[in-house]
Amino acid sequence: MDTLETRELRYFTAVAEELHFGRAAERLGMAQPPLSRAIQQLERRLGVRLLERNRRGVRLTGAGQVLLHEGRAALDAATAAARRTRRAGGADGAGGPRDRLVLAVKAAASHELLQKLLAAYAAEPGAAEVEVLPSGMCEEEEMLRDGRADVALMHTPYNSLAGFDSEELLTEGQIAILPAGHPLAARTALTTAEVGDIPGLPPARWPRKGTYPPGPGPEIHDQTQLAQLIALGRTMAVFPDSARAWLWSEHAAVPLTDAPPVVTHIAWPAHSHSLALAGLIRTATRL
Amino acid sequence: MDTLETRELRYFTAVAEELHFGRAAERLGMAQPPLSRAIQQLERRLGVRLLERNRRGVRLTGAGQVLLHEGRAALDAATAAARRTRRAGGADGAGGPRDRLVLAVKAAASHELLQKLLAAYAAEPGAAEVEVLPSGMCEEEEMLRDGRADVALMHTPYNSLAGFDSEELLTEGQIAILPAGHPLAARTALTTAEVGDIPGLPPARWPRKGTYPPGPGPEIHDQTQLAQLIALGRTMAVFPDSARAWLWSEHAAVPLTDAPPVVTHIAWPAHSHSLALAGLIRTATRL
DNA sequence: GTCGGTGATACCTGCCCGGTATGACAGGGC
DNA sequence: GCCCTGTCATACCGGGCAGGTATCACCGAC
Repeated sequence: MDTLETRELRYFTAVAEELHFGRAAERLGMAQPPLSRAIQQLERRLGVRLLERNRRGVRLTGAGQVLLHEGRAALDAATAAARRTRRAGGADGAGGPRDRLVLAVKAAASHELLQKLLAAYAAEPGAAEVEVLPSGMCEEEEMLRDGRADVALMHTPYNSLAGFDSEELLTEGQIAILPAGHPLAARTALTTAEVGDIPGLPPARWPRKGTYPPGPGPEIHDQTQLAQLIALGRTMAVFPDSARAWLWSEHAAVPLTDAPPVVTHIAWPAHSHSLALAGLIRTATRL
Repeated sequence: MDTLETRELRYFTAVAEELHFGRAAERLGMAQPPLSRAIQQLERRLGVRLLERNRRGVRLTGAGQVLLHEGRAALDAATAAARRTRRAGGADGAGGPRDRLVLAVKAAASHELLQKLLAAYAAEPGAAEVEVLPSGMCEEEEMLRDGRADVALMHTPYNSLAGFDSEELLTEGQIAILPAGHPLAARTALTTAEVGDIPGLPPARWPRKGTYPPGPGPEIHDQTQLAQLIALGRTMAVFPDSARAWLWSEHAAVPLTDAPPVVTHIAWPAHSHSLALAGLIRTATRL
């Protein structure tokens, strides 16, 4: 009566994202008519109009926008439940509920911190096995929400900590990474305004949620590619100070005086309370 | 394949909570055999043993404990999606997604603050309609999670803010509320140790999640009942300072010197971003 | 031993989910 | 004006699966 079926949420989010019954049905691997009917039934069940069917395509109503957001959260929670339960499969009730942890971390970030953390935690008595899951540029939050990860290293202001518990680990400044030969590479300091629009050296762009922000710079897929393009003098990028660890000799790092500091946090879903996770967090805050 | 159906979650949580297939089936309004089969299918689908069936009852495995927690969260999210969508029913996409807010607040707490907040917000241009939902002693968190409320007034350390966004509104000390005639009522200050075990005046107990903590004091259902029992000299209670607003003449309030301060927050689900909610929060922080 | 209470199995039925075929309707091109 | 295209809705049908009833297998209590 008052709880939605996962199937209904899957169907609705597909239609709401595609704004097109045919494409949504294809994405769901089914035919269009039953999908139309399912959405109608959902609207009748909720007593609310979710979609505005105009002659050309579909538009979300206010209620539809709400359901899209809330439904995504609910679907994430449901898949998280499945993933975390599967992962807990081996462990029987003896100790804590879970004895294996998946830690999501940006491939290019916090390498030293991560090494120290893993080493220190592994030395703890009764430490769980930690699987390090390299994540894309900013998908740690999604990974925690949908259960692909149990805990993550996040970096404000790039990541948002909303909805998670977290502990602060490290604060660092930011640097501009430039080709070593570039005139600005000789400077001892720069401002964000100065590096934001260097003629002939557009800042690199990387995807957020699958789409690239607009701009002239090249589209980056991974950190090696970025390093190469900077070395070739084709682009530049702004990173936390710890990125110096992976710079090449063809790179130059110049501190940005007015960039906001980057704070590394360890973050986890607010409702989780496994012993293994608590141990990892304790270790992290003691570093 | 990797996302659980709400039906499966409903069934499993029922069994996991009852630890008894028959009672769980009755609670679900169905017969026991299909429930048994559904759980078996769920276990097969996840490839994980969830329940340890002994002769004489059922026990949760580690994976089962994980699924109980994660599943409750997922079910809450699903019912929240339904509730909030229904509530957004009237409003069409024009302005913000929602133009009606449900505010959960303990019946006995923060009365002045609440009045000021409602008055100030109602004076705002374009203010949404705010429905005040009186909540039980500590169920604000659950109400936010399952969508009965959109925003809540919470009081640390009684409430936990884990998983929500929040803003601090007010900090206050705590007082012991005693019968006016009691010897200790004449004191100008007390400690938690002193009031914790007054002979003949056991502290009142109220339910957390439906069950009462153990102890000698009377079980309280609402605030009026508590006031009455204190006035009759049968019990005492500890409350934030603002509780003075509803004291009777038969009551005495004595400050507790070493009790942790109570901080009132306005809190909301981290992922929500309606215009109406943002306005209410802005108003609250400006009080 | 028998009996009571547990969860599992066997079998059947009806619903509902999904597929195919088709309709209604609005634009766009010529 | 016409038809053609693309869209979502409707009509109808078949099969899978959820759920009910009856029963079994097992164990503990007395």
